[in-house]
Amino acid sequence: MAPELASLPLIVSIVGATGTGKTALALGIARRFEGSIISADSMQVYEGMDVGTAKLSLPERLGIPHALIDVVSPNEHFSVAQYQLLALEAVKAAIRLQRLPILVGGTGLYVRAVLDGYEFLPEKPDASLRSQLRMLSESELRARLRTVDPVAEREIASNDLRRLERALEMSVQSGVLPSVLKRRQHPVAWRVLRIGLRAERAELYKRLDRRVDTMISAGMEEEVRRLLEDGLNSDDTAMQGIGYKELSAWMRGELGRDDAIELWKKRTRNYAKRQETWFRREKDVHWIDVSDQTSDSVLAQAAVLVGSIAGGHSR
RNA sequence: GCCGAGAUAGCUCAGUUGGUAGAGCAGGGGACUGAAAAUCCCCGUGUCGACGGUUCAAUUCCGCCUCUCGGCA
Repeated sequence: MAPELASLPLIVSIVGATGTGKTALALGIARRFEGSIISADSMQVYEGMDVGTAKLSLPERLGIPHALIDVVSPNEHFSVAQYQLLALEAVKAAIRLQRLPILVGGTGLYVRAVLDGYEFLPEKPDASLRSQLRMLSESELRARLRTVDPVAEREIASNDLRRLERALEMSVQSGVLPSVLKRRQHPVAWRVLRIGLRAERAELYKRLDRRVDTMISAGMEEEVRRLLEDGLNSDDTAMQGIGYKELSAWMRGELGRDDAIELWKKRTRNYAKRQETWFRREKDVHWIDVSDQTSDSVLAQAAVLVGSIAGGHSR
């Protein structure tokens, strides 16, 4: 390793599907290497959503700084761009305190926004523009986008109205073409150690089913009920959380309790599969298979990786 | 025990007027730059319940058997 590279601060990134033990591993590494945890989870940012997002309790977090957890209330809007801003600050703060930044979470886009230095436009999303665009048919949206940015238009799959709308919004708001902006990245000034946790599919699905049952006994129903009482609507982003939308549908009488739980489990599995697809593509990931392994042995393996390049951080 | 109805993909079922079959769901693969736990794209061979018969050809028609679900006893 070149000396100038070795002198860059290290950041550890832990990725993997939900339920593979990322959180526990991050905590273990943080304890061992004086780390700070920066969550990369699109649902843990919401206050009051604890059980269903498998947040660590405050006593469990004791002694380890945690960032990007409980940063907005559930009825607020949140986005990758806001996430990136806050996460970058948190990473810098950790480095300033000479703590090892550990970026951990299952939201692939958030991880990539930080580690790959995505560039976002200064303009904020425009709700009224979006609702205007929503009136248009797909072919109208495509025709409009094609005139300004044919490259972007071609890259969007059929029926993907959300991406068509967003690309048009960008082209209206800014002089930068969406297809050009998409390729702009700022190199980050850190060495990145990427650790990925995975489990055999059947094993993972079994774990996830069990985890849902655990969440129910841990008070998920009361949590959802409280959020609804506090005025959370089904169109709030937070209500897209898996488990939350199914249980609130049950509470609204739209489906039976057992069906809601089954659906919650099913969507958890589907989500885990999408995460695997995303992270599988990530480069330079040191994968650890957690099937048939205790969290201690996973931690031991990961600690070897971190220790081998962390240098001054290990004790 | 008798009378119906059924037995086809992991599940629910459609279909073939006889030329070896297709949907939804499940599942698998992929994409992903301001909603991302979101959103979107692609992927369907299975002894057509068993055994016999008719036929050039049976999952389809006939017989018999097994099982399931109704109803009657």
